[in-house]
Amino acid sequence: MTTKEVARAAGLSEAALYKYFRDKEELFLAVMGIRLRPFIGMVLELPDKAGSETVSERLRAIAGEAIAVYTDSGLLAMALFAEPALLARQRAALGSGGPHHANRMLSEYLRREQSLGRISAEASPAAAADLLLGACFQRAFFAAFVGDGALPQTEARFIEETVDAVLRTLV
Amino acid sequence: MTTKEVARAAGLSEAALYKYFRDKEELFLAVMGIRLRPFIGMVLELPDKAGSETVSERLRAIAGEAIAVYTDSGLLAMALFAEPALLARQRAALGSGGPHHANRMLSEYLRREQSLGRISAEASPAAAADLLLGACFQRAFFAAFVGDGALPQTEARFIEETVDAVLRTLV
Amino acid sequence: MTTKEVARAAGLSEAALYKYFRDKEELFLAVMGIRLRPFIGMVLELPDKAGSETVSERLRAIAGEAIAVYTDSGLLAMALFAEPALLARQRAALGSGGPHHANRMLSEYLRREQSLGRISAEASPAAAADLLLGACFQRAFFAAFVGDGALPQTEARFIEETVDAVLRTLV
Amino acid sequence: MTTKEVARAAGLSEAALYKYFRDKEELFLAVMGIRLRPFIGMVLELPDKAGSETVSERLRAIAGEAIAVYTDSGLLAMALFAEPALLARQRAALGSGGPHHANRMLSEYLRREQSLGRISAEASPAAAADLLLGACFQRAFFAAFVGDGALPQTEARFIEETVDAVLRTLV
DNA sequence: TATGAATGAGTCTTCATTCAT
DNA sequence: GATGAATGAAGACTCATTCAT
Repeated sequence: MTTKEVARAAGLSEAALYKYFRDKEELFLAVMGIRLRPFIGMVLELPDKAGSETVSERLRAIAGEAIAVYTDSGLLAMALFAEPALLARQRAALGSGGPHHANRMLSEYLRREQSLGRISAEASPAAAADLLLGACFQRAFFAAFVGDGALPQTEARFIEETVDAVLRTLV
Repeated sequence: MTTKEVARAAGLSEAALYKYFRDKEELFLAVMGIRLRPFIGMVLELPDKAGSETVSERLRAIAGEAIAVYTDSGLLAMALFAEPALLARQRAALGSGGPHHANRMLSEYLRREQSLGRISAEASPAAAADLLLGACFQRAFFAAFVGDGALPQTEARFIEETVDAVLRTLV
Repeated sequence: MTTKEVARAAGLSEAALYKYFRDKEELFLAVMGIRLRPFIGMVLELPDKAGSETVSERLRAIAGEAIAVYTDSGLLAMALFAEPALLARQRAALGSGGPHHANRMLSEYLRREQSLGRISAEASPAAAADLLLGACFQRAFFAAFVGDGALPQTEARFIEETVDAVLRTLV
Repeated sequence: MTTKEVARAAGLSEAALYKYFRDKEELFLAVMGIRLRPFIGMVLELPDKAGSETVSERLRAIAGEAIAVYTDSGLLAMALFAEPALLARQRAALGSGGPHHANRMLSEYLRREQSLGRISAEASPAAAADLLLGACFQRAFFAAFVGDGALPQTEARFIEETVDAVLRTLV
């Protein structure tokens, strides 16, 4: 992502970009913020949703959103690895709220469902959350890396099978 | 990764790099190849290991190696997203053998264990493979992104809990 | 000719050059075009000038312009021999219109003068054209190579004597 | 011409080149010297040949050699224009003996033929020499620039017609 | 507000040259 | 006598950024 490309995509001159953002980093973070906000909102509300809908429906919804956001922004975030200064500053700014926070929220949701007796008392909420979101994260990476079509399953089928497997963990 | 950094790290001049590698791309691929080869070897032999050792031990070993290789090379691969020309050429060169191949091999291993009756006939080998490797992949990303220490569990504990959860999928 | 030199001569940074020209080749060709255009124009109109002025005056004028343009651009063109890729592309792009085209036009002019009976029917227009322009071309080369002052004659005297000799060919 | 190319062509390592030549400049000049020596020899003997053979035969022979040497070494010399430091040093080293010396020798040969009454007393030996060698020089340049095949005449025919025209100057 | 024109710092890459072996 | 390994300097080109208008 170069400033020239961003400017062309925005229909602005490069100079105009600098009226809206101090530098490329600020612009980058703004874009990330916009793309992430809906998902973050959804994830933050997640624990309070325990008890409503079925767990299966809930996980399916989360998986879909996760793949979407990981595809959009996860890949942008990966590009951070090419600019270590930015990465370091991000790490610092994140504080406790890194991308693994989503896993924590999903884990907490599952813990509450456990309290409600809707899933097995022996299940591990944290592990289930890591498995589900991890699988979605990797799927987004694969799709970007080799192309959506090169993957063995459609996204819908992937979600269905993956959530079903996670549910087996929870019974 | 700039050629200057690579040169300094190698204790060479930039010019010397070009005696060993035609260009930066060749160097990059050579590094990737070296780092990936052991893991690729392990993964290719995996299906034939069905029946030996316990499934639990096998999965634990795979998880450990996967986290290691995803940490090393997965992150290098992510940097590819900052150089789209390289990414495109890699995608083309990969053919069927992309990074998702590991998931296929693990899935095949589990299918054979299923044939041997060592795991439930109702389990989904493909889903279990995606869950385990996905969780490892994401853990490697998190560790690189926020730092190893910021994660709630040690790697050993993560492997144990994650493999245990996957095994619940398989019984 | 390095981009740094061009930039300094133009009173610009190297980067600024690339706002005006895609690459060094485009810049090079633009310069050549500007320098050559007046001479090309003069040469293309030459055949239609048959019958007007004396042949001697006409040849003197052409010789003067030829030395000037060969000095300016011929030497630039010679520098092409140090960059074979550029040379090859130029060769291809030139099609029929290479630098020998000027010789053809001068030859055609003389042929028409021949039709008008102003020069001998036995003269060879093509040979006369090659002799005159060849002598001018080589003189430009010598002047650039050893310095103007090292040559035995002034340019004016060179033109006079050379044209006179060519005219002896034509009577 | 890079040192790597020279080394490969010579079947040597680049380092070995430096056992034989102090630097690239010395090598370049050695090559030029070897290629030019036979032509220089021929040209130096030229004045003493006045009276033997016909003038026509003599000029034809000179023209052939000139085209050959201009093709070989003239083009090498042109590449000098891309390396001004070398060019300047050459200019200085040349003293009186630059490439225009050949024209002087041919002129002197024609002057002697004039003394012998074998060509017209009114002819200009200097101009005739410049015309003939100039035409050969330019032909060599054209051949190198646009390719031998793109020129209207074969070399043999070019020599014949050009020498004939020069002879018309001399009667 | 928006931009055209400009640039310093840096990128990958190649070159002529050196020297220990 | 020959070379493999190495490099400082330079080359073309790109990037994020500034500023007068």
